[in-house]
Amino acid sequence: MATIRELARLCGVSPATVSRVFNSPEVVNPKTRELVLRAAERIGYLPNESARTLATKRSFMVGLVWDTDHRRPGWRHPFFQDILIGLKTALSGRGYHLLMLATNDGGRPDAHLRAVRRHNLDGVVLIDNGTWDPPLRTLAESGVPCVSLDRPVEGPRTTYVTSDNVGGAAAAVRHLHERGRRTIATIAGPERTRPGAERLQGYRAEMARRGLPYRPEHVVQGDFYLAGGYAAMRRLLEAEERPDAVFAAGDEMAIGALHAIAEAGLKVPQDIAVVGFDDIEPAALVPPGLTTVAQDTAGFGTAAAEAVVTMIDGGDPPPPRVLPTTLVVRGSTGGPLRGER
Amino acid sequence: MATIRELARLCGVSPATVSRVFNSPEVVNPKTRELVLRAAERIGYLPNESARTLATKRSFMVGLVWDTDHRRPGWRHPFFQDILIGLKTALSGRGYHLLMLATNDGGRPDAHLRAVRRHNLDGVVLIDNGTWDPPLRTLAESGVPCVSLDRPVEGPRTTYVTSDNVGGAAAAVRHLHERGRRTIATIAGPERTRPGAERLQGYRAEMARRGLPYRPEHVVQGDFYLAGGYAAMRRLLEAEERPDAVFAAGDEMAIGALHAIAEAGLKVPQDIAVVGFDDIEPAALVPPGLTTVAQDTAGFGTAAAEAVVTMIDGGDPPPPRVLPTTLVVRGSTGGPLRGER
DNA sequence: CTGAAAGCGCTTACAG
DNA sequence: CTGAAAGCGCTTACAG
Repeated sequence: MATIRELARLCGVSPATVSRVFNSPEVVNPKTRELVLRAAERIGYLPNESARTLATKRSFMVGLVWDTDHRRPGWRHPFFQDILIGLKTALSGRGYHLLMLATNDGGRPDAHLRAVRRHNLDGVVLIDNGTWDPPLRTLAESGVPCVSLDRPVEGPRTTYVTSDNVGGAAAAVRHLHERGRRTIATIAGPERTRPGAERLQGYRAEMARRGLPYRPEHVVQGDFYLAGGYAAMRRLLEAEERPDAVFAAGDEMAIGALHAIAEAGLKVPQDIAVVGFDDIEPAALVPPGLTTVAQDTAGFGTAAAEAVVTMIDGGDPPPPRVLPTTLVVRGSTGGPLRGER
Repeated sequence: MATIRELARLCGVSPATVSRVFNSPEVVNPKTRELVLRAAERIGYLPNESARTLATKRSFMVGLVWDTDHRRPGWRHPFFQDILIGLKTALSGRGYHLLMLATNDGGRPDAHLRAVRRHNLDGVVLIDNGTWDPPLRTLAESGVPCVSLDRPVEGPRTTYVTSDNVGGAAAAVRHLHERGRRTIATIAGPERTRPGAERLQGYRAEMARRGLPYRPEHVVQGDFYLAGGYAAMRRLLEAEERPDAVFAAGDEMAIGALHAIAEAGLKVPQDIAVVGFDDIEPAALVPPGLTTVAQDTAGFGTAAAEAVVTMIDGGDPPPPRVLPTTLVVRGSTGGPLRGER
């Protein structure tokens, strides 16, 4: 591994000049610059990032805090993989790498912050893990640039990106209503989760807007999982007035509902139309195809990268970013009409 | 941010001693050690990893090469997320962080290796992306500890971990045969992919072992995706002798087959039993539940971490690790019998 | 068991 | 436009 000193000697210049060739090329004589660049290529010179970080206090690395601890080993964000692709791509386009933070610093309340400091991380992206424990809070309040996904954060240099849950839920209700459904029930997510609360809010708002009556017996709580959706649907089927449509605040719950409906000998969409939320992979694979509200998964990563880099570059925290959702119409509401997606 | 020098002065010892407290504690006087540790905690001293890496040439970081380039933005390993969890957990248990490598170093053939050198990465994990391009080859041949997932590698300090595809496919055939099926077709994956070839091999071996005739018309090529499975199943349904069972080398293909079967007015499992491979999320969600061969997803990550750390520690490359698979019986083959999983 | 010293490979005012 | 020098914060033979 050649060093800057060897490269400098080879070119008959000082290490300082070589350094400038890589860091502020515009300041060095074009001829010298070319000379150095060519020699660097020839001997395979590569700047040592540790030395650079030590000297500059910048690592060009962004930390990713994605909590999968012992208590919740199976926890998964519905489209973690897409977010990660978007994040990685956008970040590397801006010259940053992504460091996955291990979260086992003895369970200390400042675990994440310690990792950030040790490695001189320039910023951090947090993927919502449903809780908001001290390590996250400590990090957010530390002044390290910090962008959170799917949940608000408070701190001097923080912001977040989320989906338009309210609008997405409203679009689901609108779609059902436009397809002629009049008794639209909902299987809600847990109210303490932000998406759960917001999607319920969107449902209620749109129902009201369209003059559809709000019936408490048509609002059932689920847990975002299959079994919860199934159980909730069974309760809906026992309601005094059977709904002719259901908006489930998550695809797994929607698929659970599909099972309950089939079990009751009813047909989707003829007897009951169903709309989910998230557009997870199974949505397209489950018969008759689940109409659902898709989030802009890659956009999450890109938006997060943009926001964190803005703050790293000294900019003010950008306002929270709310990404638009898209209704994907499939068989569970009768399939796309001409011209529809 | 306190430095080792300040901490040393505070304790009335030399920086060398403080360094030893953190790096070879057994060599320093217990009293001094305690003193330093306590003071470190009090002033919040954190060793600077860049400085440490610069001095030692070890970063305690492992690179993750997971290619999602422009040509294949949507490419996904079936259980990327599980692998990542296992990898991260196992690695951080051993004191390593995971650096996601950006792969845009101008498309150079040594792109990955350059990143490894710049960052002094101690080792690398490669997730198979279906191709084996120069950047991967260059890396594997460089002498950097390197473990690959789901595909063999050649290089001085390399090894790989994979699933028992042959055994898993054989188990699928055995299961179908034991459930009374006699005409067992297969929807194979592309032969050029390793899992594709191995699963086909397992199918043929087990068919032969059980004295079941090999019929070319019952071996149809798929592409691991839904549409391919659907098309393949349609061809199987037109075969002279209609199969009473199908082993699909991937779950998406199996689900595609389910659709084709339903469309033909046939019942699963009554008319045709179906087994898939991978146990992706939809397998459990698609009616009537897809029997499938599950891989040890978390084990992948753990095994990879073990292997790479072994090599980092100077050990010889461990032999390739072949992880056992598990048959998960669901409705598409009649569901579990008593005592079965 | 401990310290002084040199070194890891870069960057960046400062001076010219 | 360029160089000499100091400094970033650690580690590690070497000597005691």
